[in-house]
Amino acid sequence: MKQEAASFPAQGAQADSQFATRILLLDAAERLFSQHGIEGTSVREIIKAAGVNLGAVNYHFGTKQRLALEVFARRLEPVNRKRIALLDVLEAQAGRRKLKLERIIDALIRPAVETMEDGTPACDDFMRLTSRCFQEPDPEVKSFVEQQFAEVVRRFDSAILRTLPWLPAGELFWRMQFLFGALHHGQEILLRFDQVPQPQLDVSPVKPDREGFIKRVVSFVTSGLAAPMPDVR
Amino acid sequence: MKQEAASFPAQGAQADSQFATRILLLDAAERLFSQHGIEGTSVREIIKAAGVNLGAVNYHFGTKQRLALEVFARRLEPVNRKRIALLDVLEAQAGRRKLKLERIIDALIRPAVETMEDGTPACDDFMRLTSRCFQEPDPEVKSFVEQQFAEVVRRFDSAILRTLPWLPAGELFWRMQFLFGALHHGQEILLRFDQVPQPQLDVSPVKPDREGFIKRVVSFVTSGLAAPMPDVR
DNA sequence: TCTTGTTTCATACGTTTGTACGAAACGTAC
DNA sequence: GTACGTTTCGTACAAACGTATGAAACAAGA
Repeated sequence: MKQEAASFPAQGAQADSQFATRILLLDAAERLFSQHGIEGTSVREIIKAAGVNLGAVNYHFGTKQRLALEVFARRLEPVNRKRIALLDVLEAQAGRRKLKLERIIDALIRPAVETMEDGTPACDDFMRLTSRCFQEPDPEVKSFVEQQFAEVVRRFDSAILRTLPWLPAGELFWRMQFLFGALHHGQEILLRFDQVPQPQLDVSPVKPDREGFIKRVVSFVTSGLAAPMPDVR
Repeated sequence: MKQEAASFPAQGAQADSQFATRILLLDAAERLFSQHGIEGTSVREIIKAAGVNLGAVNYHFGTKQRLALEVFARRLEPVNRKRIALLDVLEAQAGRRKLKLERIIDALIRPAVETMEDGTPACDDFMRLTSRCFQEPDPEVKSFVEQQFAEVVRRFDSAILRTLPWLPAGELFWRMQFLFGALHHGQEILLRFDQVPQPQLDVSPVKPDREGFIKRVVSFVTSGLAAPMPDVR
């Protein structure tokens, strides 16, 4: 029988490997989805990579789509929670003083780039997944992702607006979109750095470590966010 | 029998509708690919949308993958040609004078956003396609796209470096990546603007027209590119 | 030990997939 | 008008697809 609430642990499961195959499936699906997209990955490839039986997907997730949804949820939620937590800390530290824009952006960028501390080793897969999450064609996945980001954007928007009081809120919307685009594409390139054809220049670009990458993104988008208003219309 | 050189017109075809089904297929595939990705679109959906026979794909393109490749090539090449052409004009006008960074970026952004003047009406599909082109999981498509962009990046890199002589070339590489990320994600959001959940703010964001969008992107990424060097290492 | 609930496994089903192939239809040149 | 190269069409096929199902394996409680 299928279990009704997939997110609740079962009592009858063995103690040490609770939900082992569930997690094996999520890990394998994450890797494959991040490389070939959802449609480009078959259930059979996933179960083969996970080393479990074909029926396991149907049993644990019902359908492939729900598996995909849980794959995204598992990564997005912690990242976005951490973003808000970092902003909370920042605002608490600042008290009444004005926050530096750069610090706010760092709190937004860092959780997406840094390896999460839950001990899972496949950190590249997370990053690729989060950087791909906006582009997923599946409408259900897309709306889930956008919903996930809604709260983060709301919190950071108001924090940023306080540091840029001259910027209309409607303008910040677009600048935030540019921010996420820059971040996610940058992550994608960072991960595929060795395969991406480098431009023939006098100096070849360096592959920064995580901290260097964060600094570069933060620097770029901080300047972009604080850009003077263009004379639109 | 299949024709050997697919890019050459056949003599026996009727005069007015030369390659009619070829173009119908490219148009339909473009729209569907841009919405659901390559893997997410079946050959049968394409031929149904194009109103042609199933065999047509095999006859005109051989395989689905080659069709996809031609779909991308048809749009990317003109956009990138136009980028370089605009830069040529700009540099010719400037003569010995120094170019303004903003103008260079405009030449890079504008062709991707503006409707091409070849009379085709499906301008949204182009834009969505060009904004998705970097994310396509198919490795053959991916390498094609990256190769396509290589020359553009090379030309614009050196033009930009002349306006920002203090910026190391290796740093510009990353800023260019952020630029493309911001542009493409911004385009994606612009196209889906009405479906994207807007943040609850005092002021709701406006949907700019093409020119307004270009100005906003250019403003953002120009500031980002010219950002002061962060103290990395 | 027997029961119960959970998880795994093997297998099967009905679709849909990409591609292939031969016959028909077409326009053009001789 | 007949022959020819090009394009269309209908259909076929094997493979892969997502999903369903029922029996086996398992752990734990009574």
